[in-house]
Amino acid sequence: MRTIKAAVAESTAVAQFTEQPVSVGARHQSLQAAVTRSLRDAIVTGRLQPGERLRESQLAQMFQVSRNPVREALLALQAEGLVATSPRKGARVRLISEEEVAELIELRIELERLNARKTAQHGDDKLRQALTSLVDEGNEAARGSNREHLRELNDRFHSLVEAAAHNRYLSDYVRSLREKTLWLFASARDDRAIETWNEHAAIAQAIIHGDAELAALLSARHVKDTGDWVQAQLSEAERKRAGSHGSTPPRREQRVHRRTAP
Amino acid sequence: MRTIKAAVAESTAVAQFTEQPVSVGARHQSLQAAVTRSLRDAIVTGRLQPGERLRESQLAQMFQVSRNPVREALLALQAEGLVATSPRKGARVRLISEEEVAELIELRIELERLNARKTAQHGDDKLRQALTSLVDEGNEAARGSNREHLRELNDRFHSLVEAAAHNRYLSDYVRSLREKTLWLFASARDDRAIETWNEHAAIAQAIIHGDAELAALLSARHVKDTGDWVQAQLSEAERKRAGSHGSTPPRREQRVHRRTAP
DNA sequence: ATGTGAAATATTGTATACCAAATGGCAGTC
DNA sequence: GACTGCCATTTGGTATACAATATTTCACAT
Repeated sequence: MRTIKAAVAESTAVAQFTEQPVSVGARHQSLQAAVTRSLRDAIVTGRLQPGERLRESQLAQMFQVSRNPVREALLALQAEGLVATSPRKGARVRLISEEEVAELIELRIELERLNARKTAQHGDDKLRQALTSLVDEGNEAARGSNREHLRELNDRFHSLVEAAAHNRYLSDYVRSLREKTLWLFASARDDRAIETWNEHAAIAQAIIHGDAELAALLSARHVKDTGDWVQAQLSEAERKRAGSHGSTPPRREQRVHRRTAP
Repeated sequence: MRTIKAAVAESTAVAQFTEQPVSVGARHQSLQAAVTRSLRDAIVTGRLQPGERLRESQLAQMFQVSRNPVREALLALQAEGLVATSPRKGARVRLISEEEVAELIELRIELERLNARKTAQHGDDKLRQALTSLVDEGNEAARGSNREHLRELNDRFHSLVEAAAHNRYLSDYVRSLREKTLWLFASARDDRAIETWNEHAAIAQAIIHGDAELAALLSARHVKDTGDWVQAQLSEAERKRAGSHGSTPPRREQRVHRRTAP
């Protein structure tokens, strides 16, 4: 594995020739930021399992940095809700209960509804044009069942729509919730790429036509369907885990310290 | 000023006698947390002005701790959106534009609307009872024009309603946005305590009666009115600042480094 | 075998010292 | 006044140390 430091150095060097003239300090990506990104990626893609312990010195060694950037990265991820820490016990990848997943999706439905409505209302020609070409490209990819490409287009659709609501708080929250939904899929998120695309295309059409209420309705329904699917997957995984006794490794190395209990 | 360390030690000692039997490590409040709280308080109450620079070593000396906890506190506050940092330039108290205030309030309207609706739908007897006694106490305080007490009751009202929606993401976001709105008031937030109380009491009544739509409507309107008032205050402050040339100290010591500009 | 408790070990939270890179001013020069 | 070179400050990061806790081990009793 290439070290974080090498990656930072390289990105800095590349930036030197591609970016606008900004101060060189601003170009430099801090190790903390690099570690944060690396860890976040490992968590949302499932390489780090929920409940897994995150030891500072172990991570420091893994990334070839000192403990400070790691501590700071863990703090940042805690603020994002991806890791949970308890005092003197350290950090773990956050464990989300099914109940919490339901709450997450419930709110995401409402925020995507708002976001779609606002986007359709505020939409300008530039957005409509971008969406139109995105839809064309996506339909093409859908005909070819090009899932990889579709996944990328799905992401681009979300980025476009999020930014177009012209409300940075709403955008931030929607993105944050969406990321957490993706996290729940972990690896298996290509499966629904085509269905997802079709729903996205319908929403895009509604936005292009300025039909705010339809865009809102379709968005909410889209998230609801996605959410139902995610919850079904989770339940199934849970059932499987419960079914095969013994062979399953413990998902979280949770051991209650006897002395602390009353 | 009492040191942070003394405060931490005391809170730990007090907790020893008031809390449930948990491990002693969990009782210990980290210096990082203490510094974070202290800084957050200084920012939202306006003791630290927007745009003000936050030097690590200066803060470390002020709180009598090393730079590490301070760095981590600044990072945490950055995640909360209270401070802004640029690489190699350090942290400043975040400066919120009027445009951003409008976006903040716009989203807060929608989330408070959602929250009130959900709370009215999910409300159980315990909540109704708590709200009823809160309303009685508040009306009493309002008759006596006890602003100090009313402010506390207003805060309690929000806490009650936020928690009752049974959606931790919604609760978190609503609380976060509300805190930022309070921040904009800074010191002068007792002024509207009585009007605020009356609006809260009406919302409480709607929740008690299970009238979700009325609760939602009143909540949205309440935030809208509060927001209009905040924005008016800000505009006025802006006008005043613009009017009195020379005498006003620079609100942000922002100096563009000539060499970085094209 | 199984549980218990004390000792051994590991980890976190914090401090300190130190360094390189970058920024922010300032004095001198054109 | 605008540029230039220089220097003090500040940040981001490393390394090391250490006390307070947590976790694991392991001998021992049941």
